Amino acid sequence: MMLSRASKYAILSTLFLAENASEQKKISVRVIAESIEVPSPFLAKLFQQLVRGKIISSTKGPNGGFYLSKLNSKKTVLDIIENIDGLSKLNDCFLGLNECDSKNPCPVHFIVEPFKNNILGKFRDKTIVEFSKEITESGRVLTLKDISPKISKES
Amino acid sequence: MMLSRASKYAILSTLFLAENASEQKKISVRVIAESIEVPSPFLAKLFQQLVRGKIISSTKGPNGGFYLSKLNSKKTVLDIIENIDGLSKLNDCFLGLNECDSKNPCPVHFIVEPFKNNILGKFRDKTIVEFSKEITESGRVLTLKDISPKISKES
DNA sequence: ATATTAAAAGATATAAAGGTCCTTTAATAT
DNA sequence: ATATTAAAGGACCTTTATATCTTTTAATAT
Repeated sequence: MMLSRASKYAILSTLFLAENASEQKKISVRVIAESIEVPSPFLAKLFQQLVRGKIISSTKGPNGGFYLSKLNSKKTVLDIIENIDGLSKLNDCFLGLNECDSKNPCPVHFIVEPFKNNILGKFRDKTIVEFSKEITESGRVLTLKDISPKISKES
Repeated sequence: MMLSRASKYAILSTLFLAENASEQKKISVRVIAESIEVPSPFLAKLFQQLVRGKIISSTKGPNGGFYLSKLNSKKTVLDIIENIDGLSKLNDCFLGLNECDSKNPCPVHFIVEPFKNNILGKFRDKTIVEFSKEITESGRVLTLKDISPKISKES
């Protein structure tokens, strides 16, 4: 019931592509990595895998880089997660029980289940482009950068 | 927004204590580890830490073992999580953004937030013993054992 | 053709989580 | 008192996730 850092990077970076790149204006890993503040060789690996999974597209050489083809832009966030993490992580019981369903629920099953369906629905039904449009319209900038410096917690 | 395996083990084991142990009938790591199928030296470490955190109690020697004192049984699941993982994990943005709140929400903020409050509420407001009672009454057995053999998925 | 650019590929490094083992300490039953 | 039992403590090992580095391949601009 949780995404790896790799998946999170992949999602944010792909949404960034949707917003900022096109077949005419491909974007390099370096630029993306700097924009959303993600380690660039790591992102390169992730993008490699997303290309193999046909979630995003790339060309090499001068003016090369990554972008979304028309086909790519129909893909969903769930496709990204599936490609990077696989789906099992999302479906595992919140408390780690092997057997956990409505017949045999863990103590928080009926809290977790509706949420899971809700968020999976969103990840499955909205295309990357739709998702991205929503974000642009809200004026939100997606980045892992600290915008306002944060007080660190934790002992 | 997700528990470590360590926390899950700790929660299940503590609930097991609540159900099965008492000051008169302490239970050893070995027995618990076998009952809920958790690696026993690992569990020993976790219990050590929970004792230091005053979430559970222990005595050494013959007939020694772990149990919940009257004070312990007032603790909550959230206390366990806090003791093992710290609280930050629970509060982090689902997509990993540093800045994510109702003023500046990530794309899934308004799905995640109510869920988070809901489950945190449950973890914070119910004592371990209340939690455990609920489970006993439902007839549920908490274990990580495979009850019915499962078909494994994933590529 | 050639130089240049940027991704692909693969090998390697680092850190964190998960897990084990061995020795010491403290109870208690005898 | 002593032997025995079970936790405490600390060192260590393994695996997985995260991250980096280097070399190769494929575009394209000149």
